[in-house]
Amino acid sequence: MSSEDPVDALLDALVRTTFEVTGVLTRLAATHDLSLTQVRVLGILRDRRARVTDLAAYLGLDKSTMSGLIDRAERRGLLARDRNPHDGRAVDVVLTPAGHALTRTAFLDVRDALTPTLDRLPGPQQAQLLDLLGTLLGDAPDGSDGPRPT
Amino acid sequence: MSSEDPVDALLDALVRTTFEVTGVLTRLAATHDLSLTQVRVLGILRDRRARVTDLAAYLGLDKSTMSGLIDRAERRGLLARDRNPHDGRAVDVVLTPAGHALTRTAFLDVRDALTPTLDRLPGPQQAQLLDLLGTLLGDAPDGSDGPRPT
DNA sequence: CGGAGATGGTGTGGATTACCAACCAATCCA
DNA sequence: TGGATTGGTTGGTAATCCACACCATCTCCG
Repeated sequence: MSSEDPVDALLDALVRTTFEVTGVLTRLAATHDLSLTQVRVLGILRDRRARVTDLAAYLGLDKSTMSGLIDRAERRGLLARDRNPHDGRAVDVVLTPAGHALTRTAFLDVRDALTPTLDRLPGPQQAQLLDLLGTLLGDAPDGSDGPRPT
Repeated sequence: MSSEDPVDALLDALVRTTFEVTGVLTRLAATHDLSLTQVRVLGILRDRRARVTDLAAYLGLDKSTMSGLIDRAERRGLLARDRNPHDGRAVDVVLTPAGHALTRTAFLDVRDALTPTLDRLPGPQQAQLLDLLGTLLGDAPDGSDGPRPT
């Protein structure tokens, strides 16, 4: 515990931070009756339309899972299916106005929820952290999770 | 996008890192036919026994959810229920030898999977990151997630 | 062309995860 | 002792997720 490999210590801190943030996001999402995955879908669609398969790829989910996820969100009026003009097979998914509204407030909530924690760091260290995380995400060789998976 | 509030940029990086790490962990867990939650349970039990309610509290889950989770893991021979010597109501959960073995290899996998990414940072910056994350986790006011929720 | 194969989505079935509410059993305390 | 609290389990329901089978639409090559 006290005499720990520094790599392990960093690993532990990273994983712990991950769980911490995930917990915050999950609780926040639940506030709006959303799952974390649904929030991610909304986040992706915030500023673009996307096809079902692309969404599934971004999130690392099966197509059929995406289909169901979209079904439920569509039933709630948060997003809509639209025919892709270039490919008759493809289905574009877009946010409805209600979806946009919910997405906006949800993201403000995230900001409000995490800012106090981030403010535990003085400004210069925030910049430092941003820089370090940027490097980690940089051109992460394994993931290629697609653009802005938030 | 390019002209983004610095706070938002950090928020984005933090959330993205979270999803990235979660993705890695989830895929790794799936390798061993485990869910991320199950891995977390194993991680908690790595070096101690714990009662059902405590586990649920650590993970932010309902007692009944924990009960089912334990059921399935027990059926797989990964852990066992044991009577708590001090409280007749309580049920202690402990890893079986098989559970310990699986936990060990799973954690080596995590190490192997994340180390290359961490090595994108030179040593001193790793120390810096550890320090920054430590501050964030520090005495995080909102969560109080319990000891070593990994 | 035209048909074989690839690609995009949907639907079904089953396991897991998760919640809530209801319920026993053991403990606490007044 | 007896009521309230705490610890776990059970049952019911919904969401999530995968694997598999299936249909529709491309794509490409012969």
